[in-house]
Amino acid sequence: MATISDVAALAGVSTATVSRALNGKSTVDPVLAERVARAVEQLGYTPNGLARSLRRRETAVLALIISDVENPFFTAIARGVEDTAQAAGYSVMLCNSDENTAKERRYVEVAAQERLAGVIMSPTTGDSDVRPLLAHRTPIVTIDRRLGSADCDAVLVDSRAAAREAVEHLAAQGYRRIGCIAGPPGITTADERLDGYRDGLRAAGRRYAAKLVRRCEFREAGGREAAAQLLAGPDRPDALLVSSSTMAVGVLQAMAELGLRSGRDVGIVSFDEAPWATLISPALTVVAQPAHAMGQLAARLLLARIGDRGERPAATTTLAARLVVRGSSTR
Amino acid sequence: MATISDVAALAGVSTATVSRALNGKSTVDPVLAERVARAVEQLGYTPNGLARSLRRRETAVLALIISDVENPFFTAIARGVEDTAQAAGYSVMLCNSDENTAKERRYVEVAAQERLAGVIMSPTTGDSDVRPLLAHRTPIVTIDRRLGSADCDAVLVDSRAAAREAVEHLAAQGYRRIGCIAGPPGITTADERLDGYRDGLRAAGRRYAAKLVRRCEFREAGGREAAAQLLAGPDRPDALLVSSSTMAVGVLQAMAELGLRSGRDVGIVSFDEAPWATLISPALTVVAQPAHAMGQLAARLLLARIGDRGERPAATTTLAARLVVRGSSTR
DNA sequence: GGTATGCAGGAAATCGATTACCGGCACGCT
DNA sequence: AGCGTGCCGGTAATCGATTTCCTGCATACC
Repeated sequence: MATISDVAALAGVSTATVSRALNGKSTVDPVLAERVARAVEQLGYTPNGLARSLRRRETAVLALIISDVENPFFTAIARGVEDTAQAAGYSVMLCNSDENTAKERRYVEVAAQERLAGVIMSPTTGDSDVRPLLAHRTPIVTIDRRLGSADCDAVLVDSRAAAREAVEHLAAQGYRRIGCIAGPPGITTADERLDGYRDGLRAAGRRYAAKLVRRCEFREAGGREAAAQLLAGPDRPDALLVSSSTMAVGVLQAMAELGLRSGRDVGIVSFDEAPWATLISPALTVVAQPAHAMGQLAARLLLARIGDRGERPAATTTLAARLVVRGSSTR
Repeated sequence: MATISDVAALAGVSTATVSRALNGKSTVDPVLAERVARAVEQLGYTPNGLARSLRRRETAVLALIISDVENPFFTAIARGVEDTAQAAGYSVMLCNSDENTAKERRYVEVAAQERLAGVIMSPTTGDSDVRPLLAHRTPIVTIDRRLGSADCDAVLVDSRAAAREAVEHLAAQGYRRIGCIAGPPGITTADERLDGYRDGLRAAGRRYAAKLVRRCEFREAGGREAAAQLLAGPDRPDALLVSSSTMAVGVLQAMAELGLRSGRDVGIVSFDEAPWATLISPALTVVAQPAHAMGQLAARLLLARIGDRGERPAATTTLAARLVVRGSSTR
């Protein structure tokens, strides 16, 4: 492979001049610049990004650490991040932590080692270990979930209020035994949605009953099992608040197997908008989160931090979710 | 940040010894190794991956260039790639080309500049420009689509045969005017599925009619518009082969608006399995592609190429798709 | 004409690791 | 005892760029 020295030799100038010509930092005699350009062309020279980053002590790559690349909510975030990062000349390394603390930890280490410019993450637990990043003063923005172990910018959704609103809606529709399928303990959104669920019950004058609640992974299989258990029992819930669209798929499958129809038999509200929400019958009522906007915002915040190296205090931005009422939550 | 020299100084040894101790390449006196370990611990030292990669002339990062992170087919691929890459100690840089030649080109350049270990891509066009990668002898594996402009490993699905089978199935079910919603010209899978559609018509003794075919982007909006056009006309198709699940969402929306029921009014077969396929009524007949396995295989092939630097000739692996018949294609 | 000023471009240091090479020491063999 | 062998670890070269520092030349001003 051609190096900058090869280019310099062919153009009959020093490497310093080649570098200056290519980066346009300082003025270079047009004649020399032209010779350099020709040499670059002729050799098919591509600058070595590693050498550049090493010297400059900076890279143009961000990491995005999420827990499930197959979850549309996270891919919408990824899309938002990628869009704004790309527009600013940054690339994105997408890391799938799989809700696994060890994998997450490994990615945090990689991000630190590769001296990535910044990290956007939705932490697996509130106290995920990000010390390697802190040691390098790598900016971090958390998205969707909080991080208790470090003080950094966060882009969140007011899950608690949204869950409460959803439950109040179900109660207003006349559902009496409202259950909840929540995510695993320790994940901040899972806990907050459960809190919101209780808020909603209280506001509607209903009593909280542990047997109407199940906690499981944010996955189809988890939702399916949880719903099967809840709906098979003798005094089954007549409505469910489901914490993600991936779970909702499982819940709806379980209902189909039991011959239960959403809306009429069991009112359903699920977090996350989904493309298929209006294709099923009745259509699915959802708590729509602004995932794409969250990704864009997180990326903008991160880029700002990368830019100003400054000591602005960490800020938390909380966006509102929107309850979209459809047939699955009305009788 | 602590560097290897700091560690060396604190441990009272040379940087060479620190490097050897950390990489275990050659034997180091256990006493010194212990001192090094302690110094590393004390300083919170993280090796600089850039410096290492520069010197070793290799990185442990792969690029995955796909056209739509929000398309479940591609995320399933991404998942497969990530799983096997991660198991082999590699990280994955996910690049969203958005079916945009310029963005794709930019990512190819970044991959070349950053000296990534290898690239897995589903090219936007058959003649996407990958010269920067070839110049560095960076291994490439294409996935889902072929690349005409370079000779490299490919992991494909026999789209043509699958499309043919789908059309024959529709014909066997008694559908008479079978239409097709195909992807944009130039994308190899789009063209192949259209070819397979014609094969199927021929095998079933039907005549090909251009007015039963629409080509559009692999997106919801494209499918919706195409379906609206096809189904609004006077002699509308009574069945459709749809080239992706993202398009299918749009198609089904258009049908709902027109008051058409799938199966009874219009037989539908769509490419790509989807979690919601069985939630709608009637359930959606699909051509299931082994996306996750494709990703795993592509990653394995790429890692093998990275390993043996050798000149094995490029190989194309073609996997079969599976027609999963459900209610949307039976009367 | 002499000195100050500015600017372009080259030589060499630098980023932070890995590794080729070499010196020194211990051990074994004759 | 003398010499060869092997191992351990230090010195310094190296990866390929950027950037500092400095030299030399041209222009300007007194």
